[in-house]
Amino acid sequence: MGTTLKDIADHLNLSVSTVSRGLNGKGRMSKEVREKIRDTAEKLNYQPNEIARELKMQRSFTIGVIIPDVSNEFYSRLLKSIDQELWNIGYSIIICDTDEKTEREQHYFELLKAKKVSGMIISPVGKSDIYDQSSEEELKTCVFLDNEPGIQGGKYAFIGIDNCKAAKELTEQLLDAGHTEIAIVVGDLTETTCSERLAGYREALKERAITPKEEWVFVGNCRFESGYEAMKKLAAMENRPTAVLAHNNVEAYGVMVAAKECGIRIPEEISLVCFDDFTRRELMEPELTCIQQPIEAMGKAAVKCILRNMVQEKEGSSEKLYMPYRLRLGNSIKKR
Amino acid sequence: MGTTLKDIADHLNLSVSTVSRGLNGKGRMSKEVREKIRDTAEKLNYQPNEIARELKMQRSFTIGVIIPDVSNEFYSRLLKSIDQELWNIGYSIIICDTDEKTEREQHYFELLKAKKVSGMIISPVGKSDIYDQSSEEELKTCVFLDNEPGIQGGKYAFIGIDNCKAAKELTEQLLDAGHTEIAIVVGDLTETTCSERLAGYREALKERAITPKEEWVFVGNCRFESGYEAMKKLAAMENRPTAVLAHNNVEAYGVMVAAKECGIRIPEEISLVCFDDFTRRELMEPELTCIQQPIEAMGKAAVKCILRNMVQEKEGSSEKLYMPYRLRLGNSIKKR
DNA sequence: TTGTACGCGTTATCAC
DNA sequence: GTGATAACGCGTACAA
Repeated sequence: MGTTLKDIADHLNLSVSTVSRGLNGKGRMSKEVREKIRDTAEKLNYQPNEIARELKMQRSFTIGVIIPDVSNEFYSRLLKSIDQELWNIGYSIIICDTDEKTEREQHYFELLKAKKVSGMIISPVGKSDIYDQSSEEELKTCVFLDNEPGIQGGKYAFIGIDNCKAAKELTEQLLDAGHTEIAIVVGDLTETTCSERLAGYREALKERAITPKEEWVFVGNCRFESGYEAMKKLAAMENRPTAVLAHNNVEAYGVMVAAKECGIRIPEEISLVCFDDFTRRELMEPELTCIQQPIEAMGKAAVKCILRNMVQEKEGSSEKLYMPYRLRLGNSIKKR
Repeated sequence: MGTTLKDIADHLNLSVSTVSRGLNGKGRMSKEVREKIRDTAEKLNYQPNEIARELKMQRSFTIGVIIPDVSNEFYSRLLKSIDQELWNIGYSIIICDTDEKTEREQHYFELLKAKKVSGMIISPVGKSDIYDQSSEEELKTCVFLDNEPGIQGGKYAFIGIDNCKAAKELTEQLLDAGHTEIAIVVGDLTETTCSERLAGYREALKERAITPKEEWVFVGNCRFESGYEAMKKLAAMENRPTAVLAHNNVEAYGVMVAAKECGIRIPEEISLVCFDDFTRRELMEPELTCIQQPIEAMGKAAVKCILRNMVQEKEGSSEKLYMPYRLRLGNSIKKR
């Protein structure tokens, strides 16, 4: 394999410990010897074995990130901001893409624990019992993002937005424009993001004394197909709603593609709003009205939270942080 | 910290090695004892220390991925496909985002070596001498993706497309539509993707006896700003070209935004083509004509290549794999 | 079938 | 200043 401390030591007739100290700049020693150690280390192309160091030091300078789908811009931007923040303090990232599968999430959670990561940032895929038997000790350096995990007692850190309120505002945009027949496309309701957004939608309608038709509530997953299929079904209905609220940008995309295929124009024939801003939104036709989450700030806050809880000896702050979001107006709502 | 083998051993009055074998299913031993070991491991919530195991076994079941920008869809989709492939064989990923900086690339390369990853998939940011003093041994389990590294001798594995040929075809689309005044926006020419795409552009023009104006060749970086600024400059010119070729989707996006701000319509007033397909392309106005790289296949091929070279005792196959791409037609070219 | 002994590469605590 | 020595947690050849 590679060069080890022992190789250098043998080369110079020194002990391993001296070489170690020489390289790490610890203890006192003559400039000469230190130079000589550094030189031969260089010459022999020595690479410190990080694994041995981690074992000895009992920490890994690594953060695990568990997300449902890196190819979704929301998560890739989250990952980017986490990475930028961690780069500054010399930590690296093990990335785990669950592909929206609970089994994979569980597997990764165990794996990361086994790898002794310093902390985890987790965007759970649904309410599972994965984290339920975890000790407070283990949960201390975990932050949950976007979607809340199913944990009894609620002793965990969380960062996200007030989905219910946001969904309500989004719905009100449609109501204010004169829409009363509004469909909604959400993902699995075991996810708090989904159930809360649905709740916000219901609340907004209720306040205006509108009872939503249940066949206009489409519960699927958070993927393209959900939006696509929902719109296909809507297109086939006799009395179609005049607007749709999509749970995220991917589902909105599905709605748009299906609408295009069916020759239904947005917003002329059906209005569309959604969660999550995305790149090139302003170049799309139409430009979608959406809820923009503070992705970069969420990533940075997650890192900060973990670092805080890492150094803190006692129990971690199991705070829930609901960040401010923005309503971005486009031209995807037709006035009625 | 956590429970160790020793804790279980003490609990059962067994030796550490017996417990180890019991848990790993090695050697012969009575069902009873094995059961008992498993049970107490469960009871004590034992998590094997992966770091110790890695040190002992001298391998990490981890692949390092170094890319310039995860938030760019091209790379996040690449990452996703790599992840899917590695999941199947139980490997995990350390993700390193260089943010298009050579220093960071170098740092990560050293770090991953120190972490004794089983292999690396690297998309270099430019021609640097980072990899030049690496041994063949080290390079054996590395695959370079998209952009070629600056390595003397060329003994390394590479996966990408024939950028020169692709750029030529893309340019020819414009030429065939009657355009003769064509600008190009590329990134740093030390990157082979950039220099090759520029070469392809030049070649296509030369074949039709057209000499491109040098002020129409914009060399920047691969970011949004490059495209944006280039288009702003073009807008200010008296005799503006009738078409633009953008090096990638991000720069094309910059061009579009700038054009929109300047009230220049695409494709009516200026045509636009680019490299890299992206999500929602068909919903954009206009739909861009572009070169679509086989991203998923590239990711899978990279993993396959590393695995092959890992098991191979002798020197790795330093093959260069140029994969097929597709020209996707949109409506961003105006016939003249 | 089980235990002993050793080593993986590193750092830290002692002596000297 | 430097060098033994002992860990960190695990796997395995060898002995019992």
